[in-house]
Amino acid sequence: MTERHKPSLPQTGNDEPIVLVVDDDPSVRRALINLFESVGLRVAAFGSASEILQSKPPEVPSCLVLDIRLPGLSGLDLQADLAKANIHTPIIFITGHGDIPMTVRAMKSGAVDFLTKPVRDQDMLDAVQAAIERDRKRREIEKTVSNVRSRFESLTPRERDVLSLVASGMMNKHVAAELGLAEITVKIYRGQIMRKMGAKSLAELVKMNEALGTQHAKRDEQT
Amino acid sequence: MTERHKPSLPQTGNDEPIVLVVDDDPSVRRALINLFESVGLRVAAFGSASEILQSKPPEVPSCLVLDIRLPGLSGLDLQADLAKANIHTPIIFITGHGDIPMTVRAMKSGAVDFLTKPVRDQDMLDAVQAAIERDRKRREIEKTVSNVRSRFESLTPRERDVLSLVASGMMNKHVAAELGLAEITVKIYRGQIMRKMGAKSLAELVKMNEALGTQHAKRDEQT
DNA sequence: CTACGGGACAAACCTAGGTATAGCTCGCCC
DNA sequence: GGGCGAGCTATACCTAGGTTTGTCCCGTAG
Repeated sequence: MTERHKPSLPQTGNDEPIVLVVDDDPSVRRALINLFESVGLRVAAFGSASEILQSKPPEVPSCLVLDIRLPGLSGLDLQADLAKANIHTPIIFITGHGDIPMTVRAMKSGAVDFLTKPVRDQDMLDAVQAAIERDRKRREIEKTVSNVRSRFESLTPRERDVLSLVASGMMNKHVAAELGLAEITVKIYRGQIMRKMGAKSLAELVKMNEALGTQHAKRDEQT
Repeated sequence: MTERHKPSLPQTGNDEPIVLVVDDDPSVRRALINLFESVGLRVAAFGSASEILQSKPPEVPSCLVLDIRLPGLSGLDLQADLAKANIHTPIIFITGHGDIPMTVRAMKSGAVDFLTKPVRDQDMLDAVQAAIERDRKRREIEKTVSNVRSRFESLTPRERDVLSLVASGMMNKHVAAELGLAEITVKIYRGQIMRKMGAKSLAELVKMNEALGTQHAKRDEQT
């Protein structure tokens, strides 16, 4: 299970997870790279927050291992910037001299873990595994939702009106009354909506519409 | 807005939020009680984990303010016990001598905040407000879901079979084929399901069924 | 034994959903 | 100015959904 099947060079085009390490201390970077590679994980290392912000976010399940204290932007600042940029790669912090308020802030902002130096290898590997798993799930959800969203965007304004009323359970005649239309018009829009959204039944359509609305409140459980 | 409209004795039967304080130091308890009462919050105070475990959980929005170090069960132990007992009252920890691993563990387990002594009054009040708000939302969701669940439990086994297939978008004739029934039988069960569940449309039924299935993965966002 | 609830089905009947074909106006882009 | 897409509607027709009434079998609780 922990066997290396290939030389595992970080080539593009596969979907092996990758760990992104940000630490200004080259010896720490080296140690983390060795640790992760020893269990067959791909790694990319950076010396500062700005370096990683310039690189494009990977499109495979990944996580960040961040030192709190970094030259320029701190780890916490980087976390905030990534959140603002709508990048949700899970973050594991490491610190030599952190305090509790810092920890709380990081965890409240969604960090997966906050480890103190000296970090035990197993703790780090456990945290990374949990983080990558979290990212995998997030990407899965994100993929299906963005699919639905792009279909939704192909709807005309009027079709969207009809969709929201139909998905709320109103009958065609009531939708028609609500929108000042003839019932037949609603039926036709409804058929177009089903086709454009790729829904094979009303139940599917309702679920898709829910997924669009639920976009705001989401987060996964811990442990 | 912060005005006291009544003498505010903790009578049962209203739905004013309440803060539950657990600290073994009477002077700290006193200070916290004063603080919370000064902004019109109801408070109940306890000296140990076992004391609060014996009292019945309040049925109004509430939160716990826990010292990490307690006689007997520690704050973290209490948190774990409450989780096991399926009691999800949000928790705010306070500590004089906490460390980072402790903080991480508490936050991972869902704590709202983790404050270090000396605690600034405003920080405590902010945390309590956030915690109570979280509990209020959780209770709201819990209320509607348990409503749906109790309706679901009034369904016969066969009706549940039909429900899950109907809610997945299958047509009556396909449901019938799947279950080895006549289409008319499915129609009749379907009508009974709609009545028992109190759904006025298929869309509502689908949403109810989703709510039942989503029971496991839930958590709300932070900040 | 009887009453009762769950499960299953049928005929008859009605309503809601959905498609095809066709036709209309309006604003916009080239 | 002609083509185009969005928006809107009508007629006709078909399928799916849903109720009512009535019937039957079975197991079990009283």
